[in-house]
Amino acid sequence: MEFKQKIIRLLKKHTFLGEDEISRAIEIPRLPELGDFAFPCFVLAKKLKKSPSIIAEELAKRIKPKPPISDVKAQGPYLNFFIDKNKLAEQVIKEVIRCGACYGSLPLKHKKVMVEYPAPNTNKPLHLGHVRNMLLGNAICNILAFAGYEVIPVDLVNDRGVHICKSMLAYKKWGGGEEPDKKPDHFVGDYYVLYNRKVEEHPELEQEVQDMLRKWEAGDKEVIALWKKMRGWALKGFKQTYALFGVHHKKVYYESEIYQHGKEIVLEGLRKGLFYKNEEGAIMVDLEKDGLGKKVLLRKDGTGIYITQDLYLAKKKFDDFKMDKSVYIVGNEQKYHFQVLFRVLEMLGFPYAKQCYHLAYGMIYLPEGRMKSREGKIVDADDIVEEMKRVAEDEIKKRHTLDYKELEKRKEIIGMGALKFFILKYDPMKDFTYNPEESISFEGETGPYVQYAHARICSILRKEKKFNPEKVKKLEYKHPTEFKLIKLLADFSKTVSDAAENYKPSFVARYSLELAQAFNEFYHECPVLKADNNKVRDSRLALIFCVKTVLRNALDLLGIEAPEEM
RNA sequence: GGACCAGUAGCCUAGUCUGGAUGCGUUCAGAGCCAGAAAGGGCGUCGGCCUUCUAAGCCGAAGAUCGGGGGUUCGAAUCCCUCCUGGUCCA
Repeated sequence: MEFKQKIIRLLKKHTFLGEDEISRAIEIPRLPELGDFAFPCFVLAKKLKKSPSIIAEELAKRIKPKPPISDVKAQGPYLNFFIDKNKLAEQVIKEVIRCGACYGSLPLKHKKVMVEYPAPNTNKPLHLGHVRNMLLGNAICNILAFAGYEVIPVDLVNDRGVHICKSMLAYKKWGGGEEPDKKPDHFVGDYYVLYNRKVEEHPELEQEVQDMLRKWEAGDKEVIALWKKMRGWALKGFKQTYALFGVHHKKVYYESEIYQHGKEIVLEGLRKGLFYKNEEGAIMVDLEKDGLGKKVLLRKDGTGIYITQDLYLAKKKFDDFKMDKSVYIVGNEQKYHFQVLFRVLEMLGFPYAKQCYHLAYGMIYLPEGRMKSREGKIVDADDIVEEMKRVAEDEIKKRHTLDYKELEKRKEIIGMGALKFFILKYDPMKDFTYNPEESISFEGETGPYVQYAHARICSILRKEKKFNPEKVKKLEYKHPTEFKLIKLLADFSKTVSDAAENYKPSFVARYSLELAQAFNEFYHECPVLKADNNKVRDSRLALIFCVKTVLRNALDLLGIEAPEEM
């Protein structure tokens, strides 16, 4: 980055453009032979009314290269800068070695960000959609922390409402007081599916559910006891699944504790004249001019709806943690809801309204269509982990004979790596179809591909015990694949910052692929241990040591382990 | 009825916010004129590479009207308009 700054300063002297404008225009040429940085002269062409190639020529004549810039050339409409590659290499390599696990991290921002995820319902186990949510949440927390933010992960448990009563009713009717004979959240989920099957033939069950909900809200002892029992089972199951995925929260909010709140906020808004009562007496907000229509905020009977409690929760969160930003990781089908929520918070004059962000992610479909919890047509979060591990085990057995302990360890690392990477490599916004047969792959753009590059480097470094990264002195690189790697290493913090700003872990996943790809090219073309001479050998050892460090840092951000052997 | 998101090879995906990659003729050079330049990966397919640091790898080949049409521009996958298809949400 220092190099770019130098080029910007040079250009500033010779053009009438500001630093920002220059910085935005500067590109990295498609082909490395063209130069290391390029300034396209089209911007100037319009203003000077001259052909960009002529401007480039003129600038090339006027700008005298100074170290570390070794040459400035006009090539077509581009002014291309060449930098002393070995100087760049040395700077980058030393920086990576010095920073280690922190390489790529950004300075502290002294700002707090809350991230809410994955917000499960206590009537059914977590499924593939939650898996995407958890993985995105984990990765975003890691990336934000690496980008210098203080991160507060929280959860919102949806533990009340009609849907919860459905599994409760089914258990009451047909459960026979049994204790779970399987993972407890799965046990609860089975009754949810059972209810939905039974209600097809017995529509009167719907009325019973409503009655049960009313009793629950009235504090009926029997219903509350049942609720506590089943909620406890669900939460116990979630805890296990969270552990499997490495999800930790600083605080958990429960809907059962907040669902009656928010009324005061709405009434306050009504007093201020922000909202109005419709003919039936419900409190409404008119968001027509925002293109969001009219929304009910409080029912005519004075009871709240989702948005009512969400207004309260938003406020409570800020009161609890005084954070600067609040990110909600929720599927994109709720986009409208959050637009309304944030707009209403803004109308109410809450200063943090503008700092709320809904990270909407796309749905995952099955080959046969949408997942349906009600019918039990889902891919269960725990099952998919087992499936991935099983396939990983097969792949490992194809290549190695390992003892039990080592096999268990590797199938966990590789299977989870494949699953996490598979989901995180997609842009969060995109919907995609999960096809069990086709999706579980260990070749090509996958987690194991990146892990494999890491393991290969470890394998080389294991064979060279004398190498000490602290003692790296003179470095020398000649091969294009070496410079390609160095450039990528230099770009890592830019990737981190882009990923943090846009909430896109996929940027980090893509980056790790590029780095692994570049390493594999290098690996096939440049011998390390059998390099021509000691200087080249040491330089390459230092280089792959750095690649290893950065691969690992990138995988860490995605919550994927970097194995030393595969 | 309204809103949002997506559409890139047989399949999947990056790039889209912030539009650009080395042309031809003439000329000593410049001006002028004519033009508008190469869309990355992966899977799958075909062909090569393990007496050489782990072949979960590498190299090569074939494969793309960037959903259709129009517009803006010297230049559009990218910006604007419109239509089509799929998805989601609101009423």
